[in-house]
Order: sequence, then C-alpha cells, then structure tokens
Amino acid sequence: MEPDQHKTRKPVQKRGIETKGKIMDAAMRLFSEKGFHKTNTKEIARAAGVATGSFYAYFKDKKSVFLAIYQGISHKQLGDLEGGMGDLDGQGDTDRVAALLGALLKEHEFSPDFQREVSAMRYSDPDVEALHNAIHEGLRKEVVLILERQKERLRVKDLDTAAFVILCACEEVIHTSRITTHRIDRERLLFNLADMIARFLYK
Amino acid sequence: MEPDQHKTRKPVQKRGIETKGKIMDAAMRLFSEKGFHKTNTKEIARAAGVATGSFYAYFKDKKSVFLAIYQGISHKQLGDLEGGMGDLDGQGDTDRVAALLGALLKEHEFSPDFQREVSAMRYSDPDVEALHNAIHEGLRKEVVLILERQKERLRVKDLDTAAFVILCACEEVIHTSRITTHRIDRERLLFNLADMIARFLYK
Amino acid sequence: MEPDQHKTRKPVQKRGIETKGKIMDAAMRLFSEKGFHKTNTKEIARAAGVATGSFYAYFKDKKSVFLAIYQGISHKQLGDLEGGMGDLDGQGDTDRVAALLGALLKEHEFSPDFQREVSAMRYSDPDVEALHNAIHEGLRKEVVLILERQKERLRVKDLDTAAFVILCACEEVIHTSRITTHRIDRERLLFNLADMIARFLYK
Amino acid sequence: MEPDQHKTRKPVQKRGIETKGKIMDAAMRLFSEKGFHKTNTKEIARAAGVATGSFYAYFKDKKSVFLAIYQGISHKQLGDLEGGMGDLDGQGDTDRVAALLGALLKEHEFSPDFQREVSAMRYSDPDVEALHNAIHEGLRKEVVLILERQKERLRVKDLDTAAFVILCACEEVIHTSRITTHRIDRERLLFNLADMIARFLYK
DNA sequence: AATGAATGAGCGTTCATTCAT
DNA sequence: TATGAATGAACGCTCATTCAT
Repeated sequence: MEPDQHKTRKPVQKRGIETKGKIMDAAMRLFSEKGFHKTNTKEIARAAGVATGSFYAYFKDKKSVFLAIYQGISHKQLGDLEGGMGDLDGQGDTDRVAALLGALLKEHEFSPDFQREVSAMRYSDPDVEALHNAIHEGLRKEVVLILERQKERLRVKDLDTAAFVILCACEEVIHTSRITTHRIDRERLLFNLADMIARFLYK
Repeated sequence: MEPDQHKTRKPVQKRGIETKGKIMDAAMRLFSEKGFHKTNTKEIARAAGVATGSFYAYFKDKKSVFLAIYQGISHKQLGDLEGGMGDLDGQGDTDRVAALLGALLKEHEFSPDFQREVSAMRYSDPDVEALHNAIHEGLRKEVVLILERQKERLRVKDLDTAAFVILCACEEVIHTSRITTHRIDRERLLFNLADMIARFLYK
Repeated sequence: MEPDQHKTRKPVQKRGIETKGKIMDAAMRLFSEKGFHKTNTKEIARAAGVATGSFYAYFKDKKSVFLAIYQGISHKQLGDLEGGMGDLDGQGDTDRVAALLGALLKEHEFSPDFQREVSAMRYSDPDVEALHNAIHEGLRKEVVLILERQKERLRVKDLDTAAFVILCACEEVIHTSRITTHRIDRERLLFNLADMIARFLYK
Repeated sequence: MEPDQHKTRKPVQKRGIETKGKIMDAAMRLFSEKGFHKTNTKEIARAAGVATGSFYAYFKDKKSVFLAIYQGISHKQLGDLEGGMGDLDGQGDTDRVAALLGALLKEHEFSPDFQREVSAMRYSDPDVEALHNAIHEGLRKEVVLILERQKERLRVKDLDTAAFVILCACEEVIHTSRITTHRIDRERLLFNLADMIARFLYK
C-alpha cells in the first residue's frame, strides 16, 4: 500500500508519525506555493522544522512525498464522492448532475494548488501518471455505480465510456476555469457544463 | 509579439533563419522525447549542430525556445481549424461535430508528445500558461464563429461559454485517452464525446 | 591497550560481552563483504540485532570496531605461527619453509576478505597502519626466533632484516595471487616462493 | 585508450589540454597528501584553479582522475624499466639485480605517496585493481624479457612465475620499508632483497 | 542499559548561462 | 559571428554520530 518501502523509516511511535505528518504538510504547502520543481528537499525539511536527514528517513526521495500526499488526498476524494451522492431520487436531472459536480469540485476546493501541480506532474512523470490514472479509474467506477442506480432515466448505454467522458470534461473545465483569467464567468461555466452532461446522460 | 527581445539575434539573413529553425527543430524533438526538464541546452545545441553559445544568440533562455515552438505550432492549429471546417451545411449534427473534433485532433496527431509537454508546463509556468490561454482563447473564438454560422440549429444561447466547455472536454478526452492505458476503446470514446457535444449544442 | 577508552562501555557482564561480540561479528562480515567505506554503522547495528545507539555504547566510532576486529585476528595469527611451527628438525630446507608458508597462509585462509580490507586501510589510515606494523613486527620477531633455532644451517646473518624481507615477500605473493585473475598457477607460485626463500636462507 | 569516454570533454585546444593537466596535477597532489577518500572534487577544482564544473567537463567522476593519473604514471614506469636496464652484460649477478631494483624503485621515488594511495585503492576498487593488475602484468612481461636475455645464467626455469614472485617481493618490501617506522635500515633491506632475488635467479 | 529518531555538515554532481578567443 | 571552455550556485542525498525517551 505504501508507495515507499525502500529503506525508509516506518514510524510506529507517536513522535515518528507526527514527524512524517509535519513533513507531508510542509511539502504540500510548498509544492502548492512554488511547484514541485522549484521546491527542494532542504526547504521542505526546514519548513517542517526537521533536519534534511529526517526527510530521507521517511521518504525515499522528493517524488515519494509527492506521491504520498497525492495518495492521501485521493482517499478523501473517493470518500467525498461516495458520501456526497446520497439520495438522488426525487430530484431533477440537472440537480443530480449538479450534485455530482459539487462532489467532484470538493477535492479542488480543498487543495486547488496541489491539484494544479498534479496536473503538471502527471504529464511528465510516469509514477504520478500511474497514480493519477488509478485515481481517475476509481472515480470513474464510482460514477458508473451512480449512473447504474438511475439506469432507466438514461439515454446513454455504454456507461463505462460515458463516465470517462464526463469525468474528463469536468476535470478540464474545473482546472481551466480556476487557472485562467478568462473573462468567462465561473458560474456560467459550471451551468453549461452541468447542462451538457445532463443532456448527454438523460433522455 | 516575439517573446524574446533580450539581446538575442533576430536573424534576417537566410543562414540565420535556418540556424534558428534547426535549433527549434532539435529542441522540439528533444522536448518531445525526454521532456523539457530532462533536456538541457547543450544537448539541444549539439542536436542542432551548433555551439552552445549560438543557442543563446538566438534564444534568451531554454524556456524561450519552448515558447517559440509552441507559438509556431499554434499558428498551424488555428489554420487547421479554419481550413478544416469549410462547408458544414447539408450535413447532420453529428457530422458537423465530428468535423470539428477531427480538426481539433489534427494538432495532437501532428505533435502529440510536444502537446503532452505543453500540458505539463502550462500548469507550472506562467508564461506557458499565458500562451496556452491565448491559444485556447483563439480556438474558442474560432469555434464561436463556427457556431454562429449555424445559430438557428442550436439550443445553446451563450456561445462564448459553450465553446469554452466544448473545447475543454475535447482537450481532456484527447489527452487522457492518448496517455492512459485504460481499456476503453478510443473510438467509443470519441463517439461518446461527439454525441455529448451534439446533444449539448443542437436542438 | 584497549584502543577505545572514550566513554564507551566496557562490558563486564556476560550479556554485554555477548553484545560486543555480536557487533564485531556482524561488522567483520559486512566489512569483508562490502568493504569498510561501503558499510555503515546502521547496517552493522541491524546485522548485529542491536540499536544504532548501542553500537556507540561499545565502540567509539566505526574505525574502532575495525581495529578491534583486526586486533582480535592478530592474536590468532601469532598463535598459529607459534603453534604451527613445532618441531622442524630432521626435515629438509624446503619442508621447513613450506611449513612456515603454511602457517602464514592460515590467517588468510581464515579471513581473506577481511585481510584484503586491512590491506586497503593500512595504506590510508594511520591507526590501522600502526596496528598492522605492530602485528607485522610481532610476526617478524616470531620468524627471527624460528630462524635462530636453526642458525647453523643458515647462510643469512642479519636475521632481523631477512625475516622482514621474507615476510614481505610472502604477504604480497599471497595477496596478489588471491586477488588477481592472473593465469599463473597458485601452486607454482607458492613453490617458487618457497624455493626463493629457501635459497635465500639456507647454505 | 582513454578510460573516460562518457560525456567528458576531450580537449584539443591548448587551453583545454592545460586545464586537464592542471586538474590532474592538483588531484595527484591532493590524493598524495590526504588520500583519495579525504579529498573532494571541489578541493581538486579549487587547487587546480578551475570551477567545479570544469572538473566534470574533463573527468566523469572523482575515480576517473585517479585512474587517469595512475595510467599516466604507469607509462613512465614501463619506460623507466625498459630504458634503465640497458646493457647488463659483463656485470655480476648482484649488479644486475641491483639495476633491476633501481629501475623498479624509480617509480616510487617519483610519486611515493600516490603509490601508497594506489595500494590502498587496489584492494577496495575493482577498476583500480584491474589497472594495477594490467600494469603489474606489463612489468612482469618486461622482467621476463630481461631474464630471457640471460637465460644460461639462471637456475630458475619457469620465468613467468619467477618474474611474478620477484615483482611481488620488491613491491611489498619497497612499500613497507617506506611507510613503516621500523627501525630496520633501508639499505640493509634492499641489500637483503637483492641478495634473495639473486640467489633465487642465478646458479 | 537500550532504543531508534533526529541531526546537519558535507559530498558528488548537474546545467543554465557567460564570455574569452 | 560562432565557438566551446569555463563558471559556480544549487541540488538531491548520505551517514557518522548524538540524545531524548
């Protein structure tokens, strides 16, 4: 489960767990602020209030923290999606999609800058790419499950592919809308996105 | 317009233009193969058959070549879109969208690996981000133009936003489908994407 | 006499002595396998089944274990020489030299890889050098004693120097023959060495 | 021929050759003074009056300079041996051996401290070991050649092995006599060594 | 006495960039 | 104008050693 099983310390005592946590927090902050490539391990250690060596006691290398952080966040994402999509019956189609969008948005609300960094890294690092794919796949399956519960309302038949397309559309719109200084209103954007998805899915 | 006006040479003679071109070709090849961060200027110069110093005669720094290459590609992209969308009348809605998708796809067909690198860089470098946004905006306006020509068929009213959403969806689906080893069939993916866009746009 | 009197624990209880022994065994194994510089204290401690801190309770630093191990081995060496050279009367000259060679060889038979490491360290560390010299001197005196017992047979007069030369020749031939992949047969080598020494020593 | 063909600069211009030479000189000085492990590349560069980067432009890594220096010295060694053993006829056996010893000693006279470092490294580094073996083998063949020219005087038949044994004896005696603070007189040592070899070789 | 988490100086190495020739 | 040697700050990482528990 743990992505780093090299020679790294696996903390069991309270102190060790705290230290590992402090390093991850500091790393996430710095990666978010300055990006992965412009953050160095000495900085992370200093920001975490530990020595450089301690960093390497808990993580094989710089990328390992990144993956560990991302891994941690992804658990929350899946949880959010599962939890946030409770009872959808008795609602309109647009409401249903809006609920989905909302759940998907939560992750970015929580750590938008780190997500931006993930987007950068997934195109240049195979490990980040693999993790991203796994997470994407997890989310997709969750979406498929949600769709299956309302099968009779749907016009799309190939749920696997539909879920993939929906997820991609959401991801990019969310990213690009956050980042850009486009003058296009965020609210209008999300409305159009929800509209598109709803028309696509439902009869 | 030129992003590099530092004290770089602006070649007017044939030889200088050729040299600049050779550097850009070599850089593009290497960026595509190994990524921006893992390519160094010495390598680019060698691959281009010039001295390290000459590189800096034509480009302010490593990022400048990247931007110059991207700039150059974006011209082709816009051209493709304009050219490829000629006469759409007398076709079905799905055909129209398929034609749009095809034009959009062309850019990735031409330089998929460089595009991947752009995707990585646009999230971590403000200049690349700005250029990407400008290009995205250019494409979007082009799409708006295309949409306006078939206004009476459309159900969407807010063409600016609709074009944005469409473009985002296409971009991400194309990227993710190229990269991932997901078992979802590329054809099914594009079909669903076209279907989604068509349902979104047309009455 | 003990090379480490810093503030290291000097075990008197059985358990402490055992621990010290376990550390020395583990260190010797690792030094032999990977060399002194490529073995680190953490590894030694783990291999010995103790905590890193405990290592420093018994030894001042990494070099101290090395010296302690070497010290220990040297006792055996001297013992071997004394024991192995019992009664030489009534034998031929070559037999006598062969017996000496055999005794000298024993040490290398026992721990050839550690000896190799000693050879490396004695040229780069003054303490190891000093210990090596002391051991060498001890062996030499022992050889002088052996020679003195057969004085009337000898042609060499300056036994001190002769013993030194003999010892050097043996050491290097043994080392180089062990290490190299020279196609020169080990047996022929030892035969020639014995022949040389015999001609040198005896009338 | 050159042991480093990695990505290192191969200087053709006068300046480059000078720089490479300065680095080798500085490295040899420092290796001799402080030993290989206690010398770092920054120091070498500083002592050579160049930047750290220049070091790595000419040598793959720290070990590469070491090997390059050793390589260079070995050429001189062989040359010395060939040149120094001119006409041996009409001399006594001991004179002949003394001449050989003298030629062999020259190398150590020239760079005794570097030779000491070679002795250390050849036991711990495979590449140095290999180079040492090659040089040793070269010297040995040279000695065989010298011996063959005086075949009728010799009692030894197996010249290959005899040369090996002689060389080993010389090497170790020279090393150990240089290093140690043994009270044994250097002159007596060399005399005994020559005596031993002469008795071994000649009828 | 024993643990193992923490330390941090120090190392080898890279590479974008400059500049003498 | 073109060259490629030279620069040196900066980085990722190791490991002998210490010390709070």
